[in-house]
Amino acid sequence: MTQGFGFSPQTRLGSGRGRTGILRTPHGDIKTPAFIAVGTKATVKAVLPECMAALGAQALLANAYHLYLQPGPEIIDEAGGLGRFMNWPGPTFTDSGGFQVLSLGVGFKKVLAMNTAGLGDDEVIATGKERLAHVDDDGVTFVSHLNGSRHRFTPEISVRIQHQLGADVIFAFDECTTLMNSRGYQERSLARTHTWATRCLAEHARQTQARRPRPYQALFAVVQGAQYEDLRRQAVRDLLSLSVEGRSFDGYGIGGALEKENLGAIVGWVCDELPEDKPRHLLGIAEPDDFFTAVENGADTFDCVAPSRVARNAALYTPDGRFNVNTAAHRRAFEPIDQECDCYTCAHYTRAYLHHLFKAKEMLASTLCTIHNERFIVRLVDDIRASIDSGDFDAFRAEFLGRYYASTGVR
RNA sequence: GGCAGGUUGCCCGAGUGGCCAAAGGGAGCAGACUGUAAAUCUGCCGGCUCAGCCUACGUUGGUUCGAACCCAACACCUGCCA
Repeated sequence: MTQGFGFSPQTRLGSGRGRTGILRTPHGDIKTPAFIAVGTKATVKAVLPECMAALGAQALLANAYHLYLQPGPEIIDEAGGLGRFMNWPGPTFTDSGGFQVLSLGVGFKKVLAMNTAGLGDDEVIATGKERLAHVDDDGVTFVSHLNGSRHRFTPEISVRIQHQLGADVIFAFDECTTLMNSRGYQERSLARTHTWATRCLAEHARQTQARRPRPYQALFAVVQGAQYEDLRRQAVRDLLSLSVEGRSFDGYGIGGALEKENLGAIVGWVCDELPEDKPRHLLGIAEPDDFFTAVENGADTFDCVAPSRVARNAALYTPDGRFNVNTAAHRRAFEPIDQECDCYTCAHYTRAYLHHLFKAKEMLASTLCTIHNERFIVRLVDDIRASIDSGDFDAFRAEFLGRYYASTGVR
């Protein structure tokens, strides 16, 4: 363990890779498996940090690219770090901006999951005309989506920014590819991501040294390799072989192109190769069935924009599936979103009211619905953790998923 | 009372002889969203026995092979002048 950071596996799930654990950070412990709520620009959109704490969120994840553009990392540094700046006393994570290489680049408004059969060994299939990001071996050039100004991210710059932001867990700068990329491109990209990981580790060591005695920030590498088992496994081995001044990565992120059907296999390959005592964060995943699959295969933490984004668009989770409250069926539904839910919204408001708020375009709709969805997802992962401890994981999964996917949504 | 302009589908609003069941918005209805360029995006949106037909652009009548579009009268509405 390093200066307030560490991971201790607790209960093992059967004889497989899954487990519960405790992730220690300078700003508090995280019981895993855990859902890390996303607050890209240093705020979970529409919700107060106090509410996030009240609904059980253990940690928040923000984004280096977005905060670099606005307000700028030096301001957050001066403010005393991300947590202080946004009034979140608990653990924080920042993503490196690697995902933006994709989302602002070739992946903009594109479906990440696509059939790659028949594709040649060329670079990219997507024809993103007005890409805002261009990758080369040294880094990425961005055009700001805010004002069109040009910026450059390299592994060193991303790590430096993330040190200024001061999150407890930071991620190595990686290239997030899509399933539209050919195998050849995936290989070249992986080599690049690996080189970048090396540079991130070195810069991390420099920053950690230079910024003493600040609280230790943990650096997680990101495992890429798309849907290819050999690439995924090799990626992990390569990352495990890296060390700078005797230090290696504090944890590992699993990212990139994932088809839902491959999720379990991919997480499994990666976790197979990883040591037990390092935490594994699965990036950007939050559908109920995905949690079970990923946890079973060894993932410890998750982050995802889905609960909040979807809530702002009127989609709500219930034990009986997801539905949209803005549909006419809820105009007179004077009942909570979910009778069984213990969230603030369900305790005080009806579907009819939320329906009205959406129709009236009132921003409280976003707030109340985000509270519910975040609570639902946080609790689901909490329940999964509890089921591992009690030995009821399989039963809980069968019960939960059976009910969740039984109906098509509206009940 | 005079002069001028206007009346289009639930609402606003383009269209000025055939390519018009009629652009665009909005509303309505439904759907999507997985490391947030997302309070965003997509589809539907007159009716029917639906590759066709019917009903529709203030009302009535006319011109024309053919009219939301041209002409006449009428009815409302809006500006300006008295």
